Amino acid sequence: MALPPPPDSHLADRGAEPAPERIAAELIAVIVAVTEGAPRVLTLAGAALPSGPFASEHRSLQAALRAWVEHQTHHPLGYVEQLYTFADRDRAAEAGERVVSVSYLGLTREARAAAQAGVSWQDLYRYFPWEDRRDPHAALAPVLAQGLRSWAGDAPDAMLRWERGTRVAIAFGLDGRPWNEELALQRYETLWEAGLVPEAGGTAAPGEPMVHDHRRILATALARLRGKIKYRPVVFELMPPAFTLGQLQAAVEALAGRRLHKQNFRRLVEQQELVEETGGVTAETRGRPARLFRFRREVMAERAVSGSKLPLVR
Amino acid sequence: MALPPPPDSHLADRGAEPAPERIAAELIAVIVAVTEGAPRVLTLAGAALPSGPFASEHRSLQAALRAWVEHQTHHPLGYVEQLYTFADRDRAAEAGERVVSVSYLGLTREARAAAQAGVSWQDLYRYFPWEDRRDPHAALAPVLAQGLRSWAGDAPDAMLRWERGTRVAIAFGLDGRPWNEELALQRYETLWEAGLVPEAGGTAAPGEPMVHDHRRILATALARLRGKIKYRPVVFELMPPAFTLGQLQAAVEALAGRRLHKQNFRRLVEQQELVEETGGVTAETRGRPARLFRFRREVMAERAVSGSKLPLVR
DNA sequence: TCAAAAGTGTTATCCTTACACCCATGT
DNA sequence: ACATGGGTGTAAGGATAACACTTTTGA
Repeated sequence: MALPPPPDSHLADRGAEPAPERIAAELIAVIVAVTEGAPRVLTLAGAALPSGPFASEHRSLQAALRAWVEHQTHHPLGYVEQLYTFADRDRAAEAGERVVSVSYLGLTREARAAAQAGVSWQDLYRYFPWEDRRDPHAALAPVLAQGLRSWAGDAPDAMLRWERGTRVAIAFGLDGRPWNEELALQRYETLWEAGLVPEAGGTAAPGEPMVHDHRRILATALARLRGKIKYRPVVFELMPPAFTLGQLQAAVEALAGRRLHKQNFRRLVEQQELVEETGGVTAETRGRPARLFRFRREVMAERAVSGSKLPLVR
Repeated sequence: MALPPPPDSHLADRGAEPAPERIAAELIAVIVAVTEGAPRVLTLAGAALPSGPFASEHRSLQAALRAWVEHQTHHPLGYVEQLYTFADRDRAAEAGERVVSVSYLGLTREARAAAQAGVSWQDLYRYFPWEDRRDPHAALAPVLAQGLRSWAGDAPDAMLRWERGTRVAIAFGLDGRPWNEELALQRYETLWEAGLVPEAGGTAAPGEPMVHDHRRILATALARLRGKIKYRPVVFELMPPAFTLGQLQAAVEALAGRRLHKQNFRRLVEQQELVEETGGVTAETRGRPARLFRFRREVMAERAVSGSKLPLVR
């Protein structure tokens, strides 16, 4: 076992290259909550994601983000996960300035406490109406399907038409294919490429646009969260200390954008021993009062793997 | 559907903050190949991962990485995935200079063609001997288990002892728990915290160290790759155009660090229609000649989800 | 009394795991 | 002949998806 070589040995390949140029670093946060069955996201005036420069007095990127968000929202940030880092040239809007942007996903609960001016929670599906399939009567997809199909059909050659056609079918669950809620990012990117979203000059797609590529980052966060929720107990970061199984299911449904099968959802939660009874019951709204549960923090370590697939209805 | 506000509206919250300071951006690449059943990684003198400054003439981070690696290795980079971005203060070794490092995982095939001086392929398990469990007689874990258990037992209070104990048990598959190959990063981090790796001043853990935190980045890559291989057909990026099912299984085993069940592995590959016969057979080494297969590129689009769990032996 | 939500029991089906076995070739 | 790797059939077990039904409350 040899000792490591001197610290700068990894510079060996830099050869005749100039000294590294300096650029600006920025943090972009997607802060998600679920309030009364609605997925919510923290925005600036409803049109941008909170972002700020990375100041080097912070210990790490994540520490900087935590400090910044908790200052903004006066609420502790439960789960934090890095999403993606980009430095695309076409993002350099401000006078040719090159920026590296590091995006994060954070989960909290919506605080009623006063936030900074301009900071507001918004319904996430305001930006992606087609992603909410909880209401079977929504039937929003057909509208988009029209535009997408004509985009696929307008491709110059047969090969490209086939590629676009299958891509659209897979992403949007057409031609008898199942809807896959995890493909939120692919769907947004396809709509962009098809020129249907306002950011790309289109008008066909519904949904509020955002500044720069913020809606794309939001789609990345949604896709990531929908994937994660299946095999990691992250929903609990969004729940109050005590909750009913119905509320828990509603939260998962809000994020997944689809209905779940009640009994199977409950069995899943039970057999994985994710929750335990508090002993209390709800001050119910309608119907029979429900028992209250709390999350068993002990399982956090255990549930590193384990698959908690979504028991979808129908 | 409102038009987006002017591009700088997201700066609203910056208020009295100073102009963003400039920092250096760096790319770090983990380039993986599998050669004759051995997982390989591209290094500089066996002790560092290839890295270089991010020059802003590139279109994007990924474009910069691709160009740089292909120049180094004279081999196209098949699959590329961003791993993680960090800017930890304690990494700023060089004179207080703050650096943002963006790490990438790339998959290729090992080229015999001459690479740059100092660039060499190394067996990945040289850095993590405990991660290779293909040989059941290896029995390397017990050595580490000793050090880990005493670390857990040395904790000041009972609570911390319990936490460390379960953490060690889960990560290293002790106390009757199953080994989980995806926990490669947790294992390295635990060994670090326990002070068993040379980077943390220890001597108990085997395996070659690397400069800075490069071994940690390598562990991140290994964990990510082991997870991905189960539900995305990325192994094929590491295979030659034609291969036998035995070679394919050997490649997966090399990355997973464990043996797979032959029949079940084959059934899985077949029923997912991942491959098709080329018609040829191998110039075999020993035993019956095997049929050659090629990857069906068509499934790339389809296999966005689909679970191809590893059919583990025993 | 009825709507609405909570909560329970049971069955069919598929996927995973595992066992046991035969085939073709070089040494 | 036998060691070595290629290749196949089939049964047991567990998780998942789906069915139908009872209970408890407020309006």
